[in-house]
Amino acid sequence: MVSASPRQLTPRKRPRQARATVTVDAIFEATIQLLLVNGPHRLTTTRVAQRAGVSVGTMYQYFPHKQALIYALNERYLDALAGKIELTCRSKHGAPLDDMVEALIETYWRVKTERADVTRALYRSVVEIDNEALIEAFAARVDAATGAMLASASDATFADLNTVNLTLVTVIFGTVRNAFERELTPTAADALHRQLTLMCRSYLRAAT
Amino acid sequence: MVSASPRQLTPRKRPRQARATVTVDAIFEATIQLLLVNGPHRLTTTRVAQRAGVSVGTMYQYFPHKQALIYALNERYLDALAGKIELTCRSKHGAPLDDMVEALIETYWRVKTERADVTRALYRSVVEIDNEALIEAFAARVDAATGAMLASASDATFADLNTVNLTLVTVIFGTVRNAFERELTPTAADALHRQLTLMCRSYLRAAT
DNA sequence: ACCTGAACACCGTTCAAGT
DNA sequence: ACCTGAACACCGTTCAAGT
Repeated sequence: MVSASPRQLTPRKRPRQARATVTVDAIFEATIQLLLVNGPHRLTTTRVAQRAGVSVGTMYQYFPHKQALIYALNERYLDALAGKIELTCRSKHGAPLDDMVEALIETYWRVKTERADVTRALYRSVVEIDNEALIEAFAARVDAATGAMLASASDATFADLNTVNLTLVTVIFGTVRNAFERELTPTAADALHRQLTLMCRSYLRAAT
Repeated sequence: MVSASPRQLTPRKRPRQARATVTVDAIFEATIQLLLVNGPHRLTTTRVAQRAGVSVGTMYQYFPHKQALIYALNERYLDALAGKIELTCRSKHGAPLDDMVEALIETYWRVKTERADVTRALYRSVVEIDNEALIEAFAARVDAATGAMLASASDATFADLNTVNLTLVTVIFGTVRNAFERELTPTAADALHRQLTLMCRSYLRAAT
């Protein structure tokens, strides 16, 4: 079995003194800034340290390697996001289903959108290549194929085919991708597959 | 406005002679092998060239830089995938909606699953850090929060809460992520948001 | 038209020395 | 307890020389 060498991804040590906390915060801030301005490809440890106003050696006291820095940055962000989702869920305790769904999607979407540049920078911080053009080309081909298919349906016509088509494709591809990232068991993946089909069907019935 | 420096991502030149085609294929094959065995982090140009049986210089005749190699590899894969989706769409021309949805999901899912190791290796080929643990921890928190919320619904009970919960979370998060990757216009994003809500609602009604 | 591989610049990481 | 920065190993990329 193949596995990446187990690397320590958590911080080497936690800041104990006030100035150390300042240092770590400065490093995080510098990293975010550099990601926003230069992109992940030009993010170097030297540049991060320089912008944070410390030496590289100091950085390596808190993060055993560059990956751990990016990891910690994403961890911070996801922590905050999870907290907000938990809050929303509690606030809708005992509410009707429709309210829950709306609130859940709304919260997630809002957090991602209110600082869309940071969201995108973090998505890309874990990415080596700029695959935007690739995705665009792929999406165009698929949209055309599925759009033509849907338009030809024997048992339905759509008021807004393009929107329905975009939704369907985005939901399916996004779901599958996420399913892969979570490394579900075959049983769970199978169940998800069936539910996804059920969901898309009931959606199309509602959108006709 | 910030933008990554525009780098040439397409191959420097196309192979014209037979031995050149062999070279390029060997490079692709070596890259896939190394990704599967060592992971993206230990994928170096020297190693790729060595395993492909050519010199680094040769590799750089066809790929202007390492990113272009990974890019081309993903492009190849997506080309094949798009082709299969197109085929499926044509085969369901004029069919009922339910058949279309089933075939579309089935095709996509099957292609991704039949060589799951390659799928995952390619997903990770574009990724710098091993964020599996991060995703797992985040997913666990969110699952717990949304699960408790759903269980408390005033107007519904679920036969299989866990499956419904997993489906809902995976669909929402995957869709949003995909929406971000596609860089939709605000209008399109807004429409998608509403459609996603509609979809999740009609799903929950069907799954109650 | 295609291939080679030593050479170069730069980046991640360390560690002996400092406050 | 925290910080420094020169030094080292290694990787991406080039280019003069070859078939």
